[in-house]
Order: sequence, then structure tokens, then C-alpha cells
Amino acid sequence: MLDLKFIRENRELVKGGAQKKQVTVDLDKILSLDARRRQLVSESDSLKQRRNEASRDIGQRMKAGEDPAALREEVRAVGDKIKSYDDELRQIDNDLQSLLLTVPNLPHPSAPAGTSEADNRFVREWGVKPIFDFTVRPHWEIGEMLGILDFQRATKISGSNFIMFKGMGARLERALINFMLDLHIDKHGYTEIWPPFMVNRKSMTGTGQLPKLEGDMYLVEQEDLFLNPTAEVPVTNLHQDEILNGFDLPLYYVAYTACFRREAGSYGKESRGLTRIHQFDKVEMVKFVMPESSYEELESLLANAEDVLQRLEIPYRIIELCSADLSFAASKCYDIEVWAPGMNKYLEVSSCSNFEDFQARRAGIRFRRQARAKPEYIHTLNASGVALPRTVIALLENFQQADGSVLMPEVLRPYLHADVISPP
RNA sequence: GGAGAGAUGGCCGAGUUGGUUGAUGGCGCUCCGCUCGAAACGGAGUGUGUGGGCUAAAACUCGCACCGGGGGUUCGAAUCCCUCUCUCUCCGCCA
Repeated sequence: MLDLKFIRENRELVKGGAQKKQVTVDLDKILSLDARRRQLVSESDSLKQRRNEASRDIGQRMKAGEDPAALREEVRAVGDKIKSYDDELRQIDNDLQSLLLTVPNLPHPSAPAGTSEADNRFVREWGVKPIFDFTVRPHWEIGEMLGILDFQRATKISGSNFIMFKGMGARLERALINFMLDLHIDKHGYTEIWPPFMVNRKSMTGTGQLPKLEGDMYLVEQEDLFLNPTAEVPVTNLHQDEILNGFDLPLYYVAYTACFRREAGSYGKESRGLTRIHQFDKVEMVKFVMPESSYEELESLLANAEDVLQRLEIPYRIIELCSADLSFAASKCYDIEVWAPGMNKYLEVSSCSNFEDFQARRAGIRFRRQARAKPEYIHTLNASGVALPRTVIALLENFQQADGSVLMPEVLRPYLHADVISPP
């Protein structure tokens, strides 16, 4: 959420920012509601002042044995007036709040301008794409040949676009989760969190999934709880409505969670295999930092995510999202995409974003620099470190051998108790 | 799921026959004094949000609101009523 005062004073900037993100917002409505709101607050407050003074007066006179009936009548009329102001005020506050929740964060000036995905900027790549002297297979064929993926049974149990790992596949999933968590905890200084997998509406609004993306999420109606779409939600909201101590910053958290997304309307070729599924595993990093250091922190966050792939020896590239491709809440975002030779394409496994104070303002996350200093909004960042299914795709497709087996990278072998996954 | 108790400032904890209570007190924290220094002791200060004034911006200043959230009664509510959420205790159920 943007600061209302900021919108008032930077109307054109906010308008331009929304345009760059290709989001339409009704700034005129917001500003006129804001003007009316301030007028009402001012009028209501001065009436309340009068009422407070008069009530005190009444109290004193009653103590003195008088019956100030006339004054009481007069104040009653003032009270009625206050009520009508406050009723309107309440309505305006509600409207204003809902409108404010639809204003996107401004893209950072360094984010490339653009109108579509095609305008994203290539940043760098790492690793060497493998060359094969046999016919390359996509991961769904490899996985079924190895007996580690069972799409049909997953569909039977739950429905389309659910997956099931079996045997070494399940162990690989577990190994990856542990490897990533251990790396971020031991080498990158993150604190592990194991959060709830269901989150309430307030938390979903705090990080910006609501109100815009409600249709993409699973809602348990009976409880009005959402299935966690990404650990970003529970972990960022961990400090919801708190004032943190500046001396404790920055805070680095890492969490594994299963993630649930409806992915409505995305069935078909694009979602074959493990590419796009309703339930997937992900290790997520979240940072709470001082405003002045958030762009530095974004780079190190990106490096932490890259480290996962480098240690797994998976070739990848980094893309910086153009304004139109930036998410609603982000100021700046890098995507990391792994190379999937069996599918002959790159697949996104991580988005590293700086939200500046956008989520902090929605979720009420502040900090104090000094003991007595005024609270300021913190900056939040997050990055997948990284999403599992597409990492599995990359492992299976990049490291496949002619005989159908898949060689595992060194770092996973202790977790797997094996060097290679072979057909049964 | 059933019965009961509770939710007050960073923390603990007063205050419910409605009336200068933003709220006694203690702890913590900040500053000053004492000290070679520290402890102890003495003194002062210490919430957030919001609207206006002043300002380059602050500081400052005048209001308003906030005692879990929302609504109501009243001239006036932390105190009374309704409702929601959460916590605790007991019973039931259960991995």
C-alpha cells in the first residue's frame, strides 16, 4: 500500500507508476474521498472538543447539585451531528481503504520499462548447457521410467495437476528441501521458520495477494482460511503489527512449506509434468531490512538463491522483470530460470523481489532506529530459494544418461545415500 | 463440540455503584546527579495513530481517537449492553 499523503503529493508519479505496471487505478476518486475525509475529520473533531468540554462542565455542575438540563439538551444535539459526520466518515474510510488496496507499488526507476514479458532484461547466465549424444527425454518420461513420479495415481487420488513422488523421487524431494534449508541456515545466516500452512485474510492482504488474486488461491470457506500459496505470506506476516528494534535488523528467515495454487485456466501443454501443479514444495527466504539497505540486500538475496543452483550445478539465467511484468507489490524483481533441456526451455524457479515499504505498510511492520525514535516502515524482500518441482525437472533433464539413469550432483549425494538414480 | 474465566501502555499489574484516567504503581528504557568506573541511590523523562497551525523539513504546538476488534446506550464509558476474535481452565473428541 502506498501512503495516502504520498499519493496526494505525488499524484502524477503514482499515476505513471500504475500505468507502467499496466494497472488502472482511480486516483481522482481516491483524492476526492481523501479531501472529503479530512474535511469531515476536522469538523467532527472540533465538535467532539465542544462535547468533551461541555460534558466535563455538566459533571461538575451535577456535583455542585445543579441540574444542567438545558446544556444537556444542547450537547445531545451536538452528539447527533457528530454521529452523522462519523457515519459518513466510516463509509468513506471503508471506500478509501478498498481503493488504496488496489493501487500497485511503484516500479523502481532502475526497473526496465516495458509492456510485456518480451521487454524483460537479460542480466547474466551461469553454467554450461549439457550436450547429449543420445535423444534427450523430458522429465515426465524420465520420472516414469525411473519409477519415481506417478502422475496417474496422483490424479486418481486428487485430480489433474497433482503429482506424486515415489521411492527415490520422494527421497530426492526431501533431500532438496534439507539441502536448501541447511545451506541458507548454515552458510547464509537465515533463521528457520516452520509456519502454519493455512493463513487468514488479514495476512493474505498484508503481503498483497488479496484482494487482487483471491481467485488464484484455495479458500477453506468453513474457516475463511487460505491454503498457503507461498511461505512469503506466513513468514512476512510473522511481524505483522509489530514495531521491531532497529538493532535487531536485518532479519533473515527461511522456511520450507508446501504451496497451493489453483492455477485456474492453465491446463494443457504448458502444464505438462511438473511445470505447473496445484501443490508444490518450496523453500522461501524473507528479509526485513532498513530502507536504505534494501537494494543491497536484494543483490545478496539473489546471490543466496543462485548459490543453491550453483551447488546443484544447474545452468540458469537471470532476468530482470520489466515494469509490466512486475508483480502488484514489487518495486524490483529478478527471476532465476533454470535450463530444462528435455523441454528445451528455461523455467522460473525463483523470483527475488524488493517490496520496499509496500507490504510493511499493509501489514503494519515498523521499526525504531533508536530507543526513542519515531517508528518507520521497514523494507521487506523475499526470494524462492528455490521452488522444488522445476529444480527436479532441471536435475532430471540436465543429468540424464543414455541408459536412462540420472547422475546426482555431489552436494545431494549425502542426503540421498546414492550417487545416481537408476531404473528399477 | 460443551461449561466457565479473561483480554489495560515494551513487560507485569491497578482501576467496573459511568464524570479532568492516556489511564495509580512496579519493572524496563533514555537523560542528569553521585562515583575512578559500575552497582546501589536520588532526580527528570518515556505510547501510537490522526486532523490543523508553524516549518524547507523537523522540532514544537493545539485538537481528536485509541484500555483485544466492531457496534450500541449516555451530556459523558477502560468501566453498562450486543457482537466477533483470541487466550486460559475443566469435560468430550482426536493425530
